[in-house]
Amino acid sequence: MALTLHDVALRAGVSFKTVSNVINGHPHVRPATRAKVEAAIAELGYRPNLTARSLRSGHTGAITLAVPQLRLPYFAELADSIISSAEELGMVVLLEQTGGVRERELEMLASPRLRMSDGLIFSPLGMGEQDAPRVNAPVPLVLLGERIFSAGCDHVVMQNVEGARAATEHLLARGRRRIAVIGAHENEEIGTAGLRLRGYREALAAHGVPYDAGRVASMWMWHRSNGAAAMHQLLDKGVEFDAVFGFNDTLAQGAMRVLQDAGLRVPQDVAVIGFDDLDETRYTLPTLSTVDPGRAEIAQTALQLLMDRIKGTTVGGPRRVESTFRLMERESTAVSR
Amino acid sequence: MALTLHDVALRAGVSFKTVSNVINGHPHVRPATRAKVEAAIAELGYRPNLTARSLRSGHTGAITLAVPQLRLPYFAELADSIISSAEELGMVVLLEQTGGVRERELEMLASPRLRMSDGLIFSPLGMGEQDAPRVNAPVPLVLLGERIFSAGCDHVVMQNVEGARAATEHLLARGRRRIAVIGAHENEEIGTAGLRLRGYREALAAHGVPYDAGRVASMWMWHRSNGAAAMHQLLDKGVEFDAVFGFNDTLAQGAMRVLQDAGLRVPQDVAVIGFDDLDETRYTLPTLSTVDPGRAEIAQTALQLLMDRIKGTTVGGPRRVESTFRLMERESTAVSR
DNA sequence: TTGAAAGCGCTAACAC
DNA sequence: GTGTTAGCGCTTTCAA
Repeated sequence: MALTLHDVALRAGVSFKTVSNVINGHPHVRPATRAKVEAAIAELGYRPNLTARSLRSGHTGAITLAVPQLRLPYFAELADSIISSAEELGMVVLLEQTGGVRERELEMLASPRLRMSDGLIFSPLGMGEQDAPRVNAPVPLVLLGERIFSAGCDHVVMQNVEGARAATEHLLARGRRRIAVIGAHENEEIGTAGLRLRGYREALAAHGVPYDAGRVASMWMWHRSNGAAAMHQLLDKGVEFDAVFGFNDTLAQGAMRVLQDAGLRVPQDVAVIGFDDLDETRYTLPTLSTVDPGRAEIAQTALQLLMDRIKGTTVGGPRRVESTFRLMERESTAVSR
Repeated sequence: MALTLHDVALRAGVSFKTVSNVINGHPHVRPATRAKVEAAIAELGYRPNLTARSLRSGHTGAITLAVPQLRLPYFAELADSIISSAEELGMVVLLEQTGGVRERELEMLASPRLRMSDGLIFSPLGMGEQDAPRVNAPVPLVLLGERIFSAGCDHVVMQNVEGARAATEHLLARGRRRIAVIGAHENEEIGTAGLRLRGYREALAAHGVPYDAGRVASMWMWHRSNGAAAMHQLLDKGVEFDAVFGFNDTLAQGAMRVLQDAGLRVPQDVAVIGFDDLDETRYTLPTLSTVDPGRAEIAQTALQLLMDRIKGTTVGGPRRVESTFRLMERESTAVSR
């Protein structure tokens, strides 16, 4: 059985409350007493029972992070950032994977497990605006992305429309007029895919280029394999294009490889751009142009918002913070035509 | 304030213990009573307080997973697998990043936070054999990899020596004799790097090819940038080679890109092989030959061993399980010379 | 089949 | 400064 405060108190010859005071850095403890207690703690190798502390104090020192899947590199890099930032604040992170499946997301929001943490950072993918009433976690919540606008909680969003517009304009500026899109979600308006499509269309419209739905490949998941599959579809259908905008970098990478297999040169024949600025975009052949959505900023901001809510620092109504994006020009769009 | 068993009991007109019985699926509850209680739970939206349950029952329903960094794709894919497997067992995962730094690893092992979970799956990188006495977590522990052989706990290891030997032999079979290595750890014998180097040397020896330390580039971290840096070093030093063995896929990817920048063709001039079988190896240009270390198997096995310990199923002394590897031949080694 | 009582290890009030 | 007391919400034991 693990040691308790009582064991330490016995050893140090004080009451167990004094031990508690020492551990919690209570100011009014005589140095000699403190030393005695600390010695006893060290000798015994005592470690406080955080579960008991949580029950009593009402907070756990943990937060939950819920993402679709860690094997999507974007979420791995995001989780890395959030865990690092949390660690600096002395918080530990419970990681849940929802698979991007709506039912699992809803289940997670309602789960008693959430109360093993003090708050939740949640990146939904399957849920949508219609689920706003059910966004009702038993702990403070920060939402990542715009899938559920009207939930009454803090949001951290990236500039999806603006970033996608910039990416598209970058291609237009390279003389590309027939820009295929990979990763759309049909009938989606305010999810990541919907917003990026809107940015794409806005850019086209601004430059007087007609929108052609035939160049838009839908793909619910955004793995490399989905990018490859979408590109195969476009090629098989004989769709003509001189550029590809992958709604994320892994889609773009999958697509790029299929293009190359088909004998098309990137960027000479087809320019390719992605979204996310993953580390690997710096090492593909050619390196992949992309949009840096400000991932580190998103991680830090989300955590900050959440900690404010947890601490109850008065912050008023739901807040919405937007990260800044940056276009990363690399080899995959380096040639004009 | 959140609802408690008492609130539900009041509502249902029974004692709070009966509510507890219902929640825990206790067999001897009259159906009518059960229905009454369940109705009350639903109406009130009651959720049990897991912290209190943990304190009383002595287990948390969580495990800790400690890895160097999630932005190393190997660990992201590993964590993905472990979290998915854990979820199937009804366990949730606390994710810690150690950065691969020895002090942080030791600190984590001694941390009271570990007791917020029932057990630990730990992938050390900074610690070594000399730290075996300090591998003494307050919860059951399963070690991933061979850095600390003599710790008295369960191990799950991959076949590093055998896999590296197979990779090297694959290159030798392609007529390559001057095989550079990237990612060695100097003076390491039983870490991942040390074992893979041993496999490499064994393969050379078996084929009568002399070992040349000048072809071995050391690199502590295994990011893509490290692979690129190592390759630059080799090229700058004028080292001659007709193949490169990256000790993981990200190193290989970084190296491959630098080779291509230097005007060397992969695989015609230089064959490249990695280790880990990351998803991205299927999409690089050329696709990257690699060794599949059996990641899914490792994840499941580690979890199984840990759950055995947690449940106290009598299992005897420390167990050691080895996953099976598989050579994945792709384009980056497709040409003989 | 249900209820009462005890206590998991800790922190927060308050007394000494 | 230090000790005593009372619970946090739950499960476990044992009695009814």
